[in-house]
Amino acid sequence: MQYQSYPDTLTTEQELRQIYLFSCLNDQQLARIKQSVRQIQLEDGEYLFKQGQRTEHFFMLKEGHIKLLRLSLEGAEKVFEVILPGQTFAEAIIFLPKSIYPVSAQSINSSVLLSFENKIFIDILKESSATCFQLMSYMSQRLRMWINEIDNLTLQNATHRLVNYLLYQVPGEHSNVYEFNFSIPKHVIASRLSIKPETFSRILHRLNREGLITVKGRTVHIHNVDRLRLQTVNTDSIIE
Amino acid sequence: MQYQSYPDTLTTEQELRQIYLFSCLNDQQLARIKQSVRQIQLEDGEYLFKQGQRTEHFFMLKEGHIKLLRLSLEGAEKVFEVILPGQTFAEAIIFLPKSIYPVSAQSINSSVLLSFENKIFIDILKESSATCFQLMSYMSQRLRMWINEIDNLTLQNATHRLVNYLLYQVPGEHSNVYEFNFSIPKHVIASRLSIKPETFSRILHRLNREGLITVKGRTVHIHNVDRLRLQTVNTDSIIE
DNA sequence: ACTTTTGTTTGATCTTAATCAATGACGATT
DNA sequence: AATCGTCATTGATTAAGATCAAACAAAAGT
Repeated sequence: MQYQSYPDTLTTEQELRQIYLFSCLNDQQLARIKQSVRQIQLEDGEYLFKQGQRTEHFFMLKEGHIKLLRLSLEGAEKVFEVILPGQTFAEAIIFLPKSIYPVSAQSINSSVLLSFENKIFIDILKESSATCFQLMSYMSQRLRMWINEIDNLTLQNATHRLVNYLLYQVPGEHSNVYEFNFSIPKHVIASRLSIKPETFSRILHRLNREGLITVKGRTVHIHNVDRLRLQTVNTDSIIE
Repeated sequence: MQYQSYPDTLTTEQELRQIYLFSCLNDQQLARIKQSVRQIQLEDGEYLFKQGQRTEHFFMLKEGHIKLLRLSLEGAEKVFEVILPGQTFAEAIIFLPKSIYPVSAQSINSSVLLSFENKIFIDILKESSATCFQLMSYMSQRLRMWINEIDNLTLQNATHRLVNYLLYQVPGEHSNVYEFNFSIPKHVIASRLSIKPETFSRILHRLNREGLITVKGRTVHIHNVDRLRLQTVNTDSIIE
């Protein structure tokens, strides 16, 4: 893990301002954040933190990918989430005094992050009701996300989860063909979806055979987004 | 669903003060809450709200049990959580404007609840940084809870989940024998643990055969808590 | 270019828990 | 006490996905 002091340029301010959680801060508050910022470089496979460690920082990913995971006693790995560039993470679990990270964070490829001190951010939260509300609404969304996640795991089967994942990659406007690349290895996506790599591969194969998609390496070509959508359920917003 | 106006007695204030989220409010703020409180009576099986409905209230359960659930398209029911007396619920999802309940809430047995208006509580949150922090720390805990839930679903098997549930019923100090009653039907617990009733029954039977527990009706007798603990993993606080 | 490592696919087999079906137990109602 | 409905248990069978094993492909190191 390579720490770098953070260059004091105009771009700095702009970069911090773009972060959702900091968008309501005044100049003085932002200056305090800025002063505690450190930039971190991670190699492929390197850990940022491990489950059970004290939480003293939260992070914003600038480049690369971070997977949040847990290991079972038998050594099985479950990926809970894959962080993409632009996202902040580990900021929602800082409220229990002496709290610990509930998951480990490991770099996929090499990554660049900014790290922020919890203590300083909490002090600012005490002054900024607007920022409290931003954080609360963010936490709200995440609570909802986990509920959908459990829905997927318990009421949906492996194919549904995988199709859901594929559809999640498609921007809203497309309804016909769409092509994208997996930005991370397939076995990581598989673990994220709680599917074994072998099963993951077989499901893709079957969707191919059914004429819904074509997969070549990391490239996925969806022949008809709407038809693929028929394979799943919109898990949110069901009345009755 | 039977609405009742809320009696204006001294007990009222005390009852509201005991609610964790209201413990930091001043008299004037509590009075505003009090004015919007309604008491609700639910029959066995009656719904308090359904998934997809607009969230305008949150609740505190006084008596009975409430299950939070989702239905799959095929009609399968998944219980996400069982609310016990004293708990507040549906308060963490009110921050998205025009937000909707992510689950349905149905009464087990008959229940008595207090309902509070989101709008009024949000106004108070804007004034009370302390209450914001209470809510945020509450949401933090719940986020962690869902992560543990997914750990249980993906890294643990049905027996582990059931043993975890049994151990969760045991207050900390006991390490030898302990006896308790299931307060809700077994099939609800089964769904809560994502296990079919048949499998649930078979696992209890097996634990019995292994000399770990004795089950008679709703009564569970654990012969040796520590020995039962060996069957599982403490999912939280694992470093390395 | 060749070797090694890592990741992916394919086939055969196994395991866990679900499903299907029937019976039994219990509580509530009459 | 008899009946009904709900809930729980038990047995037989099935199915989804995991595991094991091997081949294959692609990337990385030498």
